[in-house]
Amino acid sequence: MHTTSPTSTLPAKVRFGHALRAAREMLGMSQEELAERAGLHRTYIGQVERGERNISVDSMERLAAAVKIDLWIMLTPK
Amino acid sequence: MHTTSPTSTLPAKVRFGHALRAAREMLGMSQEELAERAGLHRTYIGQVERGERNISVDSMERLAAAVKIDLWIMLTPK
DNA sequence: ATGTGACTTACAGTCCGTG
DNA sequence: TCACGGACTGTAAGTCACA
Repeated sequence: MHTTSPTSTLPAKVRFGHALRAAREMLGMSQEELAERAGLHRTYIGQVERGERNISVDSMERLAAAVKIDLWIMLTPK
Repeated sequence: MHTTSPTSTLPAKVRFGHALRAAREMLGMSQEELAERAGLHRTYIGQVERGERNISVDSMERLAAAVKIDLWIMLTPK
């Protein structure tokens, strides 16, 4: 059945959200910790991870830095 | 010695702006034309190309689509 | 054909809480 | 620890007049 791979890429904000959550969990960080590191609000992180927010480049960049992954990598479609 | 390679990457919005302008010019398009294609305002495109605006993911995605380049590629540091 | 400053309105981003 | 909501505040979106 070949699980998934719907080449029809998901919206960038969704891909970013997934990558962010994955990276954060890999680092064993809580949303609150990440929020603090990135200088953003706790609740906002959650919404971004769920792909619910139309985040700005600057914020993406700060979050990417906080999880130590280059932004462009976080947006690369799997 | 390994000179240069100013890994000290410019802000993402600046990289995006440069990539957008390069792509647009490569396609021989005017800002006005691109604006029409992307459904955005002419002056806004200019501001984005100059890295003056903290653009959102959604807008970046639309612009990337208008110049037919994947967003993540446009953000890849040279 | 583009740059720029100024402007209004829509929504990014905060902060309080609850389960 | 996180999802989710409502009410707020700040700033991006989107437009314009003019250089």
